[in-house]
Amino acid sequence: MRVATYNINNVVARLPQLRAWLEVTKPDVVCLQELKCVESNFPYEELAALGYEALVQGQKTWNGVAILARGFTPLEIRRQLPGDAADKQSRYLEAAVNGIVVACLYLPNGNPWPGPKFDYKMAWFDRLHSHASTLIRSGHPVVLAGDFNVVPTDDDIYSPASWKDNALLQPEPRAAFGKLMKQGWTDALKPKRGQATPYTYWSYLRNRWPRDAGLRIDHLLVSKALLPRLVSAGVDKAARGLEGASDHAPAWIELDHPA
DNA sequence: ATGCCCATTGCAAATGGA
Repeated sequence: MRVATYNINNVVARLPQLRAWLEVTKPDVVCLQELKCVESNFPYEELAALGYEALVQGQKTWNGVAILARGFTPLEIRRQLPGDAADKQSRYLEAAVNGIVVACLYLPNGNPWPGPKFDYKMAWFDRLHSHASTLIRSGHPVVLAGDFNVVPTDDDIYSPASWKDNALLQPEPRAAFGKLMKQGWTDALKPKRGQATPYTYWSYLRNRWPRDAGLRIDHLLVSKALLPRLVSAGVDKAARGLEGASDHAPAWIELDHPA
């Protein structure tokens, strides 16, 4: 079973690229971020034609997340990250799919740093930490998948110096990511010793895709209960090279059947 | 210090994301 995460950066404008990727790689579960559309504009029918059922938490113009499943119906668990009823941004969606808890998240970018948007990012991170703790302690097989908007270490970016004042590299979000990892999650895409970093995002600016000037900010965090089933992980770089592509590439994990 | 890209808004060039 393949679980993927893809910041599609406007699901309506980029439906052709999404469709092309789904047809080639055929993931079983897909977490989408940055839909940038309300639920009534979501392309349910076009994705159903490819065999996918969708659970959608939309929002006009910004944010928006969805969970797609092929051959399974995603069973809704929650549509908001707990901890702040006043937060109306669509950045979290959680569902059970084929016995796995799938959490699709779009952590706030936090730029410009410092400022109120950065403060919102850190507050959101706190809420994620609390809820993720509940999830991992439940003992259920869980994957936290999405755009975390955090470059975990200097090895996860082509040039840390070029982004030193960016919210994605600040010590605070890096520490928050590290604190989250200490709950016992496994960063499935973290490169092993000597392996190249699998970037997942290349800004549209400054010719960064052709130069492979990338960042690793989309993550799949696997719970202890799910870890024995983790077979492999990777990034579908080809999707980033398509005409009119999102600035992110899809990342995925392959899971074995339960023992 | 700024623009570089991209889609949207609203129908031109400004806005704002990241």
